Amino acid sequence: MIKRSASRDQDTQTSGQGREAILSAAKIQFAEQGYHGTTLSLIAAHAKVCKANIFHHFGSKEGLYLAVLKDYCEQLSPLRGGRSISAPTCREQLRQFAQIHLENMFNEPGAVQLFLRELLAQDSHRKEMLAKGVLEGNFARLVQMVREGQAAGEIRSTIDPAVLAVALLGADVFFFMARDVFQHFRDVSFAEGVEDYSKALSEILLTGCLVERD
Amino acid sequence: MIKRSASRDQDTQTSGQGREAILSAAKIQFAEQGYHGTTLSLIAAHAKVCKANIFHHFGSKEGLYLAVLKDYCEQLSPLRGGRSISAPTCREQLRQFAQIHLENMFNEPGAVQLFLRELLAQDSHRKEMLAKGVLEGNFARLVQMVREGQAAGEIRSTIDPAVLAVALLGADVFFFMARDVFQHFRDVSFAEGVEDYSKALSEILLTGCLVERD
Amino acid sequence: MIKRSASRDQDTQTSGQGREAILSAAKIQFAEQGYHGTTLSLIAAHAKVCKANIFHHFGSKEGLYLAVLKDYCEQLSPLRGGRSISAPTCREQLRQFAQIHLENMFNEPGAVQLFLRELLAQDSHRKEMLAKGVLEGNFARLVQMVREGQAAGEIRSTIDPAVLAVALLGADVFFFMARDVFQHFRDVSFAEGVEDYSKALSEILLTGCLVERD
Amino acid sequence: MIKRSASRDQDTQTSGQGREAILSAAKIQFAEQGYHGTTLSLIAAHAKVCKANIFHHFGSKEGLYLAVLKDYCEQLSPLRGGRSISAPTCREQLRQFAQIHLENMFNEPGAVQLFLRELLAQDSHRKEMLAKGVLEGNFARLVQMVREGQAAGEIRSTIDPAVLAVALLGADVFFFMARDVFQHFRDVSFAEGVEDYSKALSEILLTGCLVERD
DNA sequence: TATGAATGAGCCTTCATTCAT
DNA sequence: TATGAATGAAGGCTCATTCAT
Repeated sequence: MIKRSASRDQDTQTSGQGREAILSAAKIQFAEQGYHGTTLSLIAAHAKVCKANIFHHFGSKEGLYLAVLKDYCEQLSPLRGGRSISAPTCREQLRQFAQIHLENMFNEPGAVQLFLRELLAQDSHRKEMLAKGVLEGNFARLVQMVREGQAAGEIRSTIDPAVLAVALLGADVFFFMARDVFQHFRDVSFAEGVEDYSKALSEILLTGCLVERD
Repeated sequence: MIKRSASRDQDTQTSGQGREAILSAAKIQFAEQGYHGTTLSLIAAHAKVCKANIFHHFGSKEGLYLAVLKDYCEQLSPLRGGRSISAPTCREQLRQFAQIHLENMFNEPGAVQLFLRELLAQDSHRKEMLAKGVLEGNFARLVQMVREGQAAGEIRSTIDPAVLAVALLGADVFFFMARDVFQHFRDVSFAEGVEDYSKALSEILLTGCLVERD
Repeated sequence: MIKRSASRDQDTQTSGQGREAILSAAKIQFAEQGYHGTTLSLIAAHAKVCKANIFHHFGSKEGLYLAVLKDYCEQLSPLRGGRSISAPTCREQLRQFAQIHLENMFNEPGAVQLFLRELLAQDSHRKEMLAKGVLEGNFARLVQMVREGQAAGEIRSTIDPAVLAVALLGADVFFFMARDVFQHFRDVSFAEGVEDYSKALSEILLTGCLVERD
Repeated sequence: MIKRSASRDQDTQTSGQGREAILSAAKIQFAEQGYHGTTLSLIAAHAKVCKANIFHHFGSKEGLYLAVLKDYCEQLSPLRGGRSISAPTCREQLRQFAQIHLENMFNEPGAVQLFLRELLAQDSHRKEMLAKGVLEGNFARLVQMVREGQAAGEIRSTIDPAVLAVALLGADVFFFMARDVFQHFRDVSFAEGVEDYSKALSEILLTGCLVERD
C-alpha cells in the first residue's frame, strides 16, 4: 500500500518513509472521506505512525491536505498522463482523447474524487489552484484540438469549442461518478466496459444522433 | 422569533414551526458544507432554536440529514419539475429537456450539491435511494424519449439511448459543478448565459460536430 | 406489569391510572438501575405516558423517587409483612423470623435493592428515613425477641441482642445480594432452596458451630 | 494533589503521573457516587487533568471504571490482605478471620462500596469477574477452614461450611453497610468499636446463643 | 526523526425541567 | 389531566494541536 519506490528521486533522502507513509494514507482517506470526514488519528493509524509525527512533516491538517492535493495534481496532470495523442484526423484525436481521459480517471480514482469534491465546495480557495492545475490543462488541449479541426475544415465552424470540451469532459466525469448507480438501471448495457462507453460517446459527439435527412 | 403571524392564518401548519426552521437551516448547511462539515450547533443557531430541539424532532444528526435528503429528493423529482415537455419532434423534446434540466439544477443548487456529494461518497447506503428517487426518473425519461425518436425514424438506430442520456445529463451536471471555474478560462464565452450553453450543447448532441462530407 | 388493581383503595379516584402507571414503572427502574441510572424518559415510555406528565404528578425526579421509596417502605414494613410470628419458644420465634424475613426480601426484591443501594450511598439524607421506616422495625423486633428470650432464661444473658440481630439480618441480606454469585461456587449446595439456607442459618446462630465439649 | 515529589525519586514511576492521578480520583468518585453518579469532568478536575486525557489513558468511561475495578480487586484480594491467619484451633482461626476481614473492609471502604454496588447491579457482566476475584477467595478460604475444623472434630459435622461462611461474611458486610445507621438506634452499643462487634459475632457463631441445657 | 502525554475547543447527545395548549 | 414543543445545562467523547523528551 505504501510505495517505497517513491524514493526514486533521492533529493530528499531524509524525508524518508515516514513522510511517504503518511502522505500515502492521507491520499486514500481524503479521497474516500473528504476533508471533514478524514481524521488525522486514522491517517496516523493507517500509516503506522505517531499522530504527532504528521505535524512535524506537514505542519497541520490543512498542510497535509495541500500536500495530498499537490501530489494528486501531478498525477492527474495531462502532461504526465502518459500516452500521447497523435492521429492524423481531428476525429480520431477526439476519440483517443475521450478514451484516454476516461482511463486516466479510473487509474486515479482517488485524485478524481478529491478534485470533484473540491469543485462542489462552496468557498474553497483552492478551487482556482485545482482549476489551473488539472482542469485547464485538459480543457485547453481539447479546445485547441477542436480549433485545429475547424481550421482544417474537419469540424463545423459553428461549433463552440468550449461547449464541446465541457460536453466531453462532463460526460466522462458523470460516467465516472455514477457508474455504480447506472449499473442498477435497466436500459443500461454500457456500464460494464469503459471502452464501449467511450466509443459510443465519441460517436455521438462527432456525428450527432439525428438521422441525416438532407 | 419565527413568524407566528404568517403561519397562523395558514392551514394546519402549526405542527412544525421549529421543525420547519430547523429543516430549512439544515438544508442550507448540509448542502454547503457536507455532512461532516456541518455542525448542529450552527443549524440550531441559524434556526434560532435550542440545539436539543433538533433531537426532539429528528432524533439525531443522521435523522436530520435523512429528512433533508428526503425533502430535497421531492424537490428534485422530475415529476415536480413543473414545466412539462411537449414538442412534436424528438429533436425539439431533447432540446427542451436539456434546458429544463439545467434550469432545475440552478433553481435548487443545494439539492444538487447534496446529491452529487452523495454520489461521490464511497460507501453511502443512501446512494440507491437517491439513485431511484432522483437520477432514475430523469434517466428513464430521457431513454424513453430517445427510443420514441428511434421508432419514429428521427434518431439513428445505432445510438445507444443510455449513452446519450448520460452524455446529456453529464454535460449539464459538469457545467453546473464547474461553471465558476470555467469563467476564469479563456476561450469560454458560454458560461454567462445558461441558455446559450444549453442550446449549443443540444446542437452538438443532435447533429454532431463533424462537417457532413458525403 | 402494571397493576391496575391498585385502584383498590378508591379514595383518590382522580389520581387514576396515570399516576399509578408512572409509579409502577418508576419502582422497577429505580430498583434495577438506581437513581442516577434511571431516566425519566424511560419511565415515561414504560408507563406509556408523556414525560411532562411525571412532573404534574410528582413534581420532580426526586419527588418521584421519594414516592417510590415511600411505597416500597410500606411494602417492606414488618407490620405489613403478613404472617405474624407466634411461637412458644424464643428459639422457634427466631427460626420463624429468619425465614419470614428472607421470604419477604425475595417477595419484594426491588424494594430491597433500592434500600440497600441507599445504604451504600454516602451522603444520602434519606438514609435516616429508610432506617426508621424499614430497618429499625425489624431490628427492634428482633432485639425485643432476644430480650424476652433472655428474660425467659432461654437465651444466654451474655449475648448482645443487637449483635445477634445484625448477624441474622446481615446473613439474610448478604445471601440475597450474592445468591446468583454463590451458585457458581463449588462447595455451595444451599443456594437452590431459600428455606434450606434459612434453616441452616438459624441452627448455627442458635447452637453455634462448635462441638460441645464440656 | 498527588505527591509529585514522592514519585520522582521512585523508580520509573514517571509513566503515569497523570494516569495515576486520574485513577486515584476515579476510585474515590466511583466508590462514593457509583458509576452513573460519577462524572468524568469531576474526576478530571480532581485529578487536575484535562478531561480528554482520561480518554487518552483509558479510552472511555467504562474503560476507566474497569481499571478502577481491577485496581480495587487487587487491594481486596485476600492474598494481599496482609496479616496471615495462624492459630492452633479452628475456633481461634475463625475469630481471627472475622476480625481481619472486617478490618480489611474498613481499610478499603471504597473498594467494598464499589464491590457491593456491583453486586446489586442486575445485569452486570462484571459480576463474575468480581466474584472470582474477590468473593471467592475469602469464601473458599473460610470453607476450607471449617472443613479442617470438622475433620479435627472441632466443628460439628452437621454444619454446612458454606452457610457458616455466608453468615460470617454477611454479618461483616452488613455491619459495614449499615454502621452509621445503627448508631442512631437504641439498644446498640457495639457500633463504636469494630473489634467489639467482631468478637461478639464470633462468639455467637461459634457457640450459638442458646443456653446449654443438657 | 519520532513519540507518548497533555490540552482546549468543540461535537453529538441526553437529561431534567418548563411552557403553552 | 395530559401532551408535544422547547430549553439550558451537562455528559461522554473526538479532534487538531502542542510539548517535552
